[in-house]
Amino acid sequence: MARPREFDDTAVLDAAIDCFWAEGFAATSIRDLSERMGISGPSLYNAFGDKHGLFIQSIERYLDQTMRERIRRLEGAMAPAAAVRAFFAEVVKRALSDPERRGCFLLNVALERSNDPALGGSIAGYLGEIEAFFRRSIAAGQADGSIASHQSAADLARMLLGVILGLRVIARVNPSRPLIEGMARTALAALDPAASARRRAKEPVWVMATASAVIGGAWSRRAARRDAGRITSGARRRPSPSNDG
Amino acid sequence: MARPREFDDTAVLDAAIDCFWAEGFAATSIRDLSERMGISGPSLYNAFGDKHGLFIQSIERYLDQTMRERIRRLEGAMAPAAAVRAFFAEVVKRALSDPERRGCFLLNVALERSNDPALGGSIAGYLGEIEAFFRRSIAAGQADGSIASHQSAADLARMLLGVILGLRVIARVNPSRPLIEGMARTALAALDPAASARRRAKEPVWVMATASAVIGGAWSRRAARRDAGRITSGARRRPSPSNDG
DNA sequence: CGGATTTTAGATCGCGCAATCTAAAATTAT
DNA sequence: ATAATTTTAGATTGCGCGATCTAAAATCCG
Repeated sequence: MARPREFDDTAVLDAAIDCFWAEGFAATSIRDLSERMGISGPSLYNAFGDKHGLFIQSIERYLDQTMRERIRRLEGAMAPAAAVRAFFAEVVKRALSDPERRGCFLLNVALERSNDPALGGSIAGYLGEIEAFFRRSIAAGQADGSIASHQSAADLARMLLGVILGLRVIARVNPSRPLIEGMARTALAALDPAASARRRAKEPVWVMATASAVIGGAWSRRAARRDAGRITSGARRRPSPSNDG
Repeated sequence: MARPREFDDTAVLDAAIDCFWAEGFAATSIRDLSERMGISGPSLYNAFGDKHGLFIQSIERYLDQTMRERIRRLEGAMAPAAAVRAFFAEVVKRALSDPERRGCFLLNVALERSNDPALGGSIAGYLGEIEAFFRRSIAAGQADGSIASHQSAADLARMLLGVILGLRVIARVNPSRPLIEGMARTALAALDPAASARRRAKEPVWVMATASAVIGGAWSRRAARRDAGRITSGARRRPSPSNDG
């Protein structure tokens, strides 16, 4: 060793994550990174190789600090069904409190860099970690009766993975609470063990507290008739989309 | 009028869609567009204003030719429940036959350009058109009994919108047939009116033919025990994601 | 101290980009 | 014909980019 670093590696990595998260890989310039990270261009190259190397290391850090951290924390402390619902509740909360519309970093990376040879198939693996968490938890919940067994744990996990990702996509362009919460609530209803998916009162209180944001109220018969009326009258008109608020 | 155009506007627009679809807006250069469209740079600027104007017109054409066309075609010719299932079947088929991994153009645009002032909130509106198609169809299906009424048409539509989008995200990085079909099948199971979601034999034959790709086989009790075993043994180990093939 | 090694930062390089200039070619209207 | 108008394309412009060069500053080892 000779002259020591004047910056903390993980601190500047967090700054790089901020840049890549907000702007994407291509739209983030070395000058952007240099300014936000508080180090000069050559220091950046000396420490991380090049822009792409910095990007890869940013992704790795994000995964460990955010996605895997969440899975570890919830899976280690909660019953299986509660862990899955809490995971959804956290993602819904994040999606609805994102004024800068940055979305999910992993999702942004997945779409912008799906053909990045350095990422290869590893993005699929990262999403697979979420799916695997769902599958483990659902299988355990089915074993103890807290999750319905009408469908396989594998299929339920696949469906929940789809909803989680779709949820973050939509929240990026339309962060409407009824839309996002309705989406999550309806997907999670597939886990309900009771034949009637509408009564969930027998669950532990702390589940309600943690996941209450995504559970919401019961659907009424009045609403059913209103929805049906929308189409039976004025059949097949030009779509006038509802943006859910 | 004086000298006439030497090219067909819609034909070159289709070529532009190809470019933007494959590479995104930022990564597509005027030279790329000029070459693929078969016209020179100044002709492009003369006809479409600038790169961004061409992009906007490409999106409009894509929506009319692809997304809205599909909704019109299915909603006009099928029973409500069948239209929704056929919509999923078509999207699944597209997602699984995409060797270049281009994904869904609208979805790519939504994520890359979510803050584009010219697109404004209109992307939310485009996704809302899909949601509205789902909602209309589901409400009609609930009215005639072909779709379950346990959850509101609005919520079911929201959930299906999430799955459709999540499906295309995952297919982009992991186009695995079991994964994508399992995801779609499980989401669509929420529409099943019967208490037992596993028997669907009473549906019209043509529904099975159109949507068979996403329906698949019934889940077995053997698989249930296998899935449960995965977690009850070796509890809480480091995620070893399954990429579903 | 003094030689070796690493980090730092200003300046700079070549490149590809979106967009435009200039002017020739093709058409309609008179 | 000829004037007016639009489309066409080669050449070019200014800019921001990723990356590097040069050399000074800071530390460790003997």
